[in-house]
Amino acid sequence: MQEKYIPAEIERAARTHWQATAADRALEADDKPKYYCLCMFPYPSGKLHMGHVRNYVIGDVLARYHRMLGENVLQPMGWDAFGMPAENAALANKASPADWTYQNIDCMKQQLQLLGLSIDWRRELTTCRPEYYRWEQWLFTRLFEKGLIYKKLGAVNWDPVDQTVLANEQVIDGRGWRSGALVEKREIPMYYMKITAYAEELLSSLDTLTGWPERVRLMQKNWIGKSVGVRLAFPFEQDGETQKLWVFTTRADTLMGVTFVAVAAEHPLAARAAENTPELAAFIEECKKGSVAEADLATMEKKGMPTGLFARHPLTDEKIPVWVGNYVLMRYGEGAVMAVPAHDERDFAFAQKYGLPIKQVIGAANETFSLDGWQEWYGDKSRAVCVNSGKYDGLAHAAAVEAIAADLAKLELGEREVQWRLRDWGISRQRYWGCPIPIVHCEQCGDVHVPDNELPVRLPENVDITGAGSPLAKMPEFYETTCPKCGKPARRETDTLDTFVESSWYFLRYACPDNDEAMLDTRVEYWCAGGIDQYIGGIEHAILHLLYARFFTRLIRDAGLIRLAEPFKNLLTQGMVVAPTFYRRDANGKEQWFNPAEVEIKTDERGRPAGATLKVDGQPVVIGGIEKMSKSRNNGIAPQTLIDQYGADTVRLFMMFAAPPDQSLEWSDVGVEGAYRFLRRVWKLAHTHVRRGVTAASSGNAGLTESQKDLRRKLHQTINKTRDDYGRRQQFNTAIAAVMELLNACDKTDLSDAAGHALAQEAFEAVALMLFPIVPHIGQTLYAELKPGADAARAAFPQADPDALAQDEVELMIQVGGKLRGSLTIAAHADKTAIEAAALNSEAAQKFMDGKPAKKVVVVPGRLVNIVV
RNA sequence: GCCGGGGUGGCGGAAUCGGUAGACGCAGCGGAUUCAAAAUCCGCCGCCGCAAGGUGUGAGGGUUCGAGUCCCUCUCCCGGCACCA
Repeated sequence: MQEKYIPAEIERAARTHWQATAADRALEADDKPKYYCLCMFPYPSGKLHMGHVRNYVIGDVLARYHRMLGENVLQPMGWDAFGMPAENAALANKASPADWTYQNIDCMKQQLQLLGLSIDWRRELTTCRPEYYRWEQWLFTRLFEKGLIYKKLGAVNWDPVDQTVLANEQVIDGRGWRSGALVEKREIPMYYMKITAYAEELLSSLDTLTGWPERVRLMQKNWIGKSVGVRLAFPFEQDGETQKLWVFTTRADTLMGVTFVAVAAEHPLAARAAENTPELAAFIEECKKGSVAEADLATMEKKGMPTGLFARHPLTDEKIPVWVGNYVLMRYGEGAVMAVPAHDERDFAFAQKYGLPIKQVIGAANETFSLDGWQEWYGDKSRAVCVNSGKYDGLAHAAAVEAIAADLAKLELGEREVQWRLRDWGISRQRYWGCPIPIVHCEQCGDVHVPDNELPVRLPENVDITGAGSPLAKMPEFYETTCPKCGKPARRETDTLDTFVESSWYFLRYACPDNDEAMLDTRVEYWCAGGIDQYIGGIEHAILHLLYARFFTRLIRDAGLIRLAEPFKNLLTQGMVVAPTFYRRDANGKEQWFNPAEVEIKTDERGRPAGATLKVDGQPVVIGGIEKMSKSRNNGIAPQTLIDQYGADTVRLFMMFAAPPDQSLEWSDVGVEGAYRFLRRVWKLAHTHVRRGVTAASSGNAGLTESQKDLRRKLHQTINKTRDDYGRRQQFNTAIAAVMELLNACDKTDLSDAAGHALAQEAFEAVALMLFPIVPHIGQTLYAELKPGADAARAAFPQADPDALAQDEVELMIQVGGKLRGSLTIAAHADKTAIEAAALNSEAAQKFMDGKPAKKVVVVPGRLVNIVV
């Protein structure tokens, strides 16, 4: 065995060994339980970043651990290869999106392989390849036939200068990112997927996802947003006829407090009222400015204008003014809301601003309403009964809703209704680098889907990207075609699919990426039975991607291809990788950002940071916040540099040690140094042992001294701890800390006799295997040195020996009045009475009880005794 | 704005079911080794205090024998908001 730890050498050798023994290959086999471990596939953006490394190392730790439990593990990898950055790169560098993407994939694949991930690369898939997207198009045609895909108008961000549709990301402060022009909302025809048809199922089966973080389930639940309420109508006269203005409300109990109705700017009633009112028409026009993003709509100033129209209250016949409000969303509910300023914060602000009346209808009989205290009334169910509401007075929320709904139903002015916040998924994109939509527009036959034998509709790869308009719409060789039904000249659809579509089913295709006859086959049933065993990815995907994937799995189930409904049995949402930022402000007040690698941090005599300077000029820089690693803040650290310097194991160890997987991880250069130091220490200790001579590991406590027994207990406690941390808790930082503690204990125990030597052998073998999932290269190498001929990649995870764990005495803490005052060592089997007596007799108790009698003694077995005086 | 999450030493974090706050590591300080340095090894290390002790988990309040953990109010930070992926 080499005396020195040389990562580059042992990592190369370990990778060669795994390749030669096909250690990562996943074959369908029934002799052991399967474990499908999946990480969210990357977008091939160029180089691997720290977020990728973190994601894939977490996945690899779990994959390797489960292999050591004797499971049949599949860990695949692929490329989410369609998307906007390829088009942006094409604009900037004149490279084709396809070339750019494929080059990035080559580069990132090479980097991934250096990390020592146990991936079955034979299953690699790339979504921009026709072999992949042809099946997406095939499924599209099935869904189109079923009516689960349909066409309607949808709002997009329109850049009037570049004459192009912008993504929300490309709208900055209401302006186009390239042109700087004020962005407008524009309605264009688009294809939609009927995800709302599955709303009920997507909501109710969230309860079955017990392997998901509670917060993700809650976010999905709120996103789907089922609300039970009442759809009710305010009648109004138009052209001599009685029309109905419908609204949806979950607070029908406040109906008697309505003082106005507000409609969206796009509401037909607003358009009609604007015909003779230029100011209103101008206001509606103004509402069209700005982006379509929900966050922008919700944070803008609430504005409104009266339409001059009046409707009648459905129960009192009172005249109710109709307003246009920029905060009313056309796409939710009826595009109109009833306003109850006394009991809704937003209505209240609006009423105050425009001097509209406020009428309290919820409260308690003996309390009076004041404008200052309205928040107290709103939502306080304990006091909330109807007041000032005629026959409904005294009714509580649910009863009032019931009574009012019943009365409205008799008048045919209302009915109970369920509303969803979830809306259908618009999948059309006016972009080039995406999966072509397999539809042909025929003047005679309408929208006709492309037949199976003409699939895939290939995306041309040599294309001219200009940044204005859709490139495919400028390529007659692409869009000129004939109708599959009547054979007459027709025009091919030039929009492409939302890239979320590719990532909604790729996890199924890993089971059979080589099948060119069918989208999926029986191998999916094997690998996905009961769901993918572990899915790992960023928390930022908690809603959209995961919801779409759940939706698609059901679509594919209902197409008869699989039986699965929920794709991901267990979900681990990983935190972000963040790093400090450093900048200087130039004369124009613009920040110039410096990479942490270029900056030197000064500390005071106690190690507190006290300023930073730029290495090249020694002049100070401003220390900014700790933010997600990004190009814009120049605070990214390239993983490759660190792998070159320290080896993959050090990078893996640091990433797993610095924070638990679901928390954000702060990058630290000196922390990496510490991880490297630990691996060197492990290597050195093992080397010293191996030089003394490998031997048979001890298998019991026979012949051990007391301190050696303590060490052996610690060893077996550590085995239990690491099993729990890898398996149940998925918290790897504490597993590493436990092994560090064990090594510290080994160092402090006299192992010079023969029994000690055997115990050292037992401990080092276990340490190599316990660390193997996290640092596989060094784990592989050390295990083979300790046990010549042994292969850690095929070894079982150590198991604790119950005899080693047994303990005669335990230490209990003594508290007096809840304050820690001392401790007590007592036989492990001592009962409560004995513990109580021993505690009362202890020096600590005597001293702090001050001669007063004990009022109460609380004994927590194995933990503490609290004496209350 | 709405939905979700978080705030613990100089720093990353630990405390798993309400029971020893600060495991483990980093930084720092002191020492050994060395011609010297690097590396390594040993010791100290929340804050106040000479000590006894007091105090301490974003702020304020509450429940409890006992609260970082549960409840209420507030505050700051982060993620998502349907065309970034």
